[in-house]
Amino acid sequence: MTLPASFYARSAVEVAVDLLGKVLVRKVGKAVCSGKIVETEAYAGPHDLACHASKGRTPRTSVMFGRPGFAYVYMIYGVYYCLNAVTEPKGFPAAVLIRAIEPLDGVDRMKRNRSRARRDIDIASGPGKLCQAMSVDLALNAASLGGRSLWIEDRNLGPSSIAAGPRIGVDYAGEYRDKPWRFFIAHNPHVSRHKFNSRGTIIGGRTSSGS
DNA sequence: GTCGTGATAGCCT
DNA sequence: GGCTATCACGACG
Repeated sequence: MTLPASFYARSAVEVAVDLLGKVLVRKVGKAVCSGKIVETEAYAGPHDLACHASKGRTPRTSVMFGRPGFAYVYMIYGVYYCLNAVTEPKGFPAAVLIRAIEPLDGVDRMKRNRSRARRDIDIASGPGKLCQAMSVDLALNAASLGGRSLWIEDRNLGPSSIAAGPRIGVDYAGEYRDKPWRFFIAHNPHVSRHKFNSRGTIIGGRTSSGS
């Protein structure tokens, strides 16, 4: 049910693709919120100039250098949080940014956490929105993705086709700027509403029985 | 619908 | 001191 650590002990690009369709679950007290992962980005390692770890190991990025299957949470623009899954074996810093989910359980609660969200597709269609909806903050940095308050389940949620495109907001990353390492479920309305959405190309599909 | 901009704080040079 | 893996809002039309 819950994805094992071995699932994450692979390249960030592989994990980013395979996380699409999986279910992110967050438990606060007795309340459970969940959603199908519909958009991810891979940050491939120290050579990837868009990856935070490319600037070396710092207190902030140290989680990425640790074991796979743990959460790397950081604050962005002084306002929002972003949730990542650490990938690759221990010692190789890489991660997958979880950018958007399609809400499944606890929709009312997530909507309350996102008072500005008028429609369901505004609840978690972006990395900052997702963390607001699911009450993810720095307290979850370095937490296991197979833990009691946060985990990712392998569920069969039907067939989908997968698209890839350039990552968002990494214009500074030189030759890595245009790497097509943003992945999303094609035509899913819960993908972040971004002008780059049109720049995706279908790279494959997945059946309901898994990858 | 699209476009431009301000908020805001921790990180790194 | 400059930058940032974002979001919401107001000004358009």
